[in-house]
Amino acid sequence: MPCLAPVSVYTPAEVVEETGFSLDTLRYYEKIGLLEPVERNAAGQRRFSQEDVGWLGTIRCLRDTGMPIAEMLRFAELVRAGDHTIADRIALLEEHDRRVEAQIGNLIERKRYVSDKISYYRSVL
Amino acid sequence: MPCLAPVSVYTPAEVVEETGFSLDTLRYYEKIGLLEPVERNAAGQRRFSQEDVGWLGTIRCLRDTGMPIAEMLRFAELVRAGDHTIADRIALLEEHDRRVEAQIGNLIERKRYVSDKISYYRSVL
DNA sequence: ATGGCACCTGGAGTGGGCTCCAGGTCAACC
DNA sequence: GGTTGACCTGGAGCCCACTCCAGGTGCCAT
Repeated sequence: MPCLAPVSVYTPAEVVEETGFSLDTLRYYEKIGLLEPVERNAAGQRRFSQEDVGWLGTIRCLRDTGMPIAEMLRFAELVRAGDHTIADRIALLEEHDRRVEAQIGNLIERKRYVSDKISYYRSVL
Repeated sequence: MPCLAPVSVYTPAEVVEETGFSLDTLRYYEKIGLLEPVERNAAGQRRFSQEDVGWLGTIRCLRDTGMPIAEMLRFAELVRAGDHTIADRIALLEEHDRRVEAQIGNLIERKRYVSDKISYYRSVL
């Protein structure tokens, strides 16, 4: 009976490369519980699973859209708590989604002001 | 000979109202030189000019589009230095404009991910 | 004249999110 | 067997942008 295909595993350096988070940030995320305790090799060094890397992708996305860490923690807890929290997760993400929407709108509006200012300055030159 | 129409002047509370900055923030901005020293009445209380309020509008816009204070300070210095800095101001604002553009693009892309996640969760329910 | 309120100052404190450091372990290559 | 180099830990430090505080002044209404 063939054993299972080896689960792909990432060294810290690889995860830094893939996710764009610094090694210190990865350790920090683990420390605060945003990342579940990461597997270790015999020497105690981290070996991230595919799942870890996927979750970090989600984190990256939520971070980049401005979700505070406290809220990502809440989301992480919901994910860990199992399937019965899916409605809550939807609610959380929907609210975030609305905020992102508003943020985009705001940014577009403000950007127009900046562009107008540039045009004005150009007309003065 | 009629005197000039009274220049409109704003109390701190009015400026807080108009700009959405807190009083502490206004004082802080003055302290660090983002705002030029504000006029005072006999009792030493601030009386903001129309110009101050206008400038605060610009600050608001740059802040809300994510410009760091250090860069706003640079912009403020250019404005104060006079008309020969207009090309520099354009350069500064153009770079900021590009960053805002990128930020909007990024946000839109990330938002799609969030929306997809929501849809996925909904399909699971 | 007394209370309340809006404001003043200098300086300390806060919160978020990392980032850096000293001192140490292991594995691998020369 | 010695030196890199990637990684480890706990804890301190940093940066940004405010925000709060104590103690005080001046004006206005009751």
